[in-house]
Amino acid sequence: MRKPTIKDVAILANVSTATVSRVVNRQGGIKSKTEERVQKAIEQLSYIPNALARSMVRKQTNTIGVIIPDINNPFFPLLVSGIEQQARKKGYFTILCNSNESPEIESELIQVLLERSVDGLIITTADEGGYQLQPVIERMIPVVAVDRQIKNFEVDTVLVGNVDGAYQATRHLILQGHTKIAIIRGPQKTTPGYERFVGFQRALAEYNLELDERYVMEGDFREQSGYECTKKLFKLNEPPTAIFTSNNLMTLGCLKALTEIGWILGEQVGLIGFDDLDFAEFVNPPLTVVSRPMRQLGEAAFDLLYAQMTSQEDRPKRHYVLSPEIKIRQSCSLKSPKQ
Amino acid sequence: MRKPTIKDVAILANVSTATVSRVVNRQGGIKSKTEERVQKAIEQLSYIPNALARSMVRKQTNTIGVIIPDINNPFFPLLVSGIEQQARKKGYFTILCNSNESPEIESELIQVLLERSVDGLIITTADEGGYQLQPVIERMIPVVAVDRQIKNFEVDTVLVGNVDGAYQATRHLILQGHTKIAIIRGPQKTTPGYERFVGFQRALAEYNLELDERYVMEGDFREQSGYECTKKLFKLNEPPTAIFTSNNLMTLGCLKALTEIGWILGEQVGLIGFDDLDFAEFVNPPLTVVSRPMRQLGEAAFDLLYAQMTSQEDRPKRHYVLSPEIKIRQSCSLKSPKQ
DNA sequence: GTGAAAGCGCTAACAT
DNA sequence: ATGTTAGCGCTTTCAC
Repeated sequence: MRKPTIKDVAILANVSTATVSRVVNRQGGIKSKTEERVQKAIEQLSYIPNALARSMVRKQTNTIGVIIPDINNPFFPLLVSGIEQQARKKGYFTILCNSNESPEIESELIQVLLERSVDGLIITTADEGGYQLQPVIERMIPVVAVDRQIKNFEVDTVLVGNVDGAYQATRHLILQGHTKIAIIRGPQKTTPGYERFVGFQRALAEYNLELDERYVMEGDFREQSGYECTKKLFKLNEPPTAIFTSNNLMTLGCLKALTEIGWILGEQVGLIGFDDLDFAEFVNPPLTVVSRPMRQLGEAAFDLLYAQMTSQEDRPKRHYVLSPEIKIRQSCSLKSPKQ
Repeated sequence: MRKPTIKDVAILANVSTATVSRVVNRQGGIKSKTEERVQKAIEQLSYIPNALARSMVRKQTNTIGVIIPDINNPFFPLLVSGIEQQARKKGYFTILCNSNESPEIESELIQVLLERSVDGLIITTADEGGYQLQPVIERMIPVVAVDRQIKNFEVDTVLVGNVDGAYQATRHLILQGHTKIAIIRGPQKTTPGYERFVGFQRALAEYNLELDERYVMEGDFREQSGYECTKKLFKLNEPPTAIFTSNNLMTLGCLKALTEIGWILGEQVGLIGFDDLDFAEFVNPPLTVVSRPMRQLGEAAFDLLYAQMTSQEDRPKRHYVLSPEIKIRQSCSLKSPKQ
């Protein structure tokens, strides 16, 4: 019960293996009578070509590797869908790997993908330093960094504007009449944490609002920290009338805190979050958020990768920055706003 | 700038390729002096073994394929994490594929995975008939079906008890004092839709409650249907005091409807949903749900697969059914329940 | 302990 | 239009 090989097909169809190969790969130049015979043999044996063998001689696998840091964060699946769909169109197969935010696992995965000879790699790294990409770069395997930058190598990159998004969010709050605006920012040593804070400050500056230190809270991008920062904000003598949370988990934590302490969303306090939440519409009142086009991010990433994989010369590296979009729902304007 | 091969290493270390192979594969029986030389050559060239070539000879890839129907449904990533983690422990690499609930894509994916010679397949199928698995079965590639059964072939299967979960949910409602209990069930021709209804009926019967036809609504597992069914329930002359929704999306729809029509959760109506929601705790009052241990499901699936992959004989096929767990929060007891 | 060589299944010259 | 064959990079007997 050995798997049938091209040879078995050849013998059954009474042709050479080369002919079978030509039929399988639709290269044409085969008498239709012969082709028919071959096709029949293929069916009869339920022959499935061995991609490993093919890849060995062709020196390409038509496979790309995708490494994401957290498959349980709802953004990444969206990103992956975008990549996969685009890849499928061009006949590429996607191997998805999850590093779990662990640089060690990420390095291993890179090794394994390299061993498996992927034609290209799309990565949202767990370690922006990027030295783990050394072997990839060395072998001149096309890479594109998505959503997070690689610092020490020059690679194609596609990001969503953090500064821009935070700026828009904050401006929206300002335009709704808020002046006492708080931010729950992320760790300032991370790029997104830092950049989103920059956008926040920029908007305030532009509208001549002063940055009130009391209104600047720093979380760690996790739910619990959003929860705690919100409570602290509430305890202030003069609490803010609006909060900008720097990521989805902290928004969630903030929401929990609001509910718990009875700080009424949309009446006593406005809220805008960075990154959408699947239940944002369901919150009462529906939550306004900065939404990142993850799917398009994925599409763009693959397109970039594809360009690299198919061009011979060394293309100059590109950096794309997509614009986030603000989804205005109802959590920012207060029913009875303090002016 | 060709990729270095085992031959390059052999030449540089002044040994045969066989020796290099032995070193790479840690087979021992090499003089440590020699081994050192080889290791140095490997580093110097940054040699990475070619898994394709190895797999060709060994006739195994140490790779398993995983096909899930919807990467954007939060359950599946959890399932995948379970599989991956377990696989990693045993030295297997996971290729994750997303069929998008399309039987056609699923068939293609199976073909592609077969071409790539995966050692085993774990699948949550988009087509319970299962004929698409024919080629897999034929080649005696180990398969395990997870979360959804395969009808026309006998394969290892691991599921979560639908009847059991629905039964527990309903019983919980009954024990909270509810007698007028509605169900928003799924399509009765789908296994989960049907089984969850069975569990519902069983609980009623056991507590001598009659099934009131007016309280049986049928949705299609999508949000909108949960929304609509809830509204219908509300319009009844004698609305139920509790609702059991048969899946997460319909729970979400139900929740939206409740909010919209002002049917107050936890006061006027109790709710228990099948499947957890990431924001269930955040709902006011927090939502009680039937939760499926997706992660364990994944672990069990891989264990089963592993057993098949490593045993020589044809093992009898197994069916595991894991128990769901009911996460009691606060949406089922009414503050002022009508008795 | 180490090497020589066959061969995994396929493709792509090169022949015919 | 089709066949012959070298060789992709590796592992694994079988020798020595």
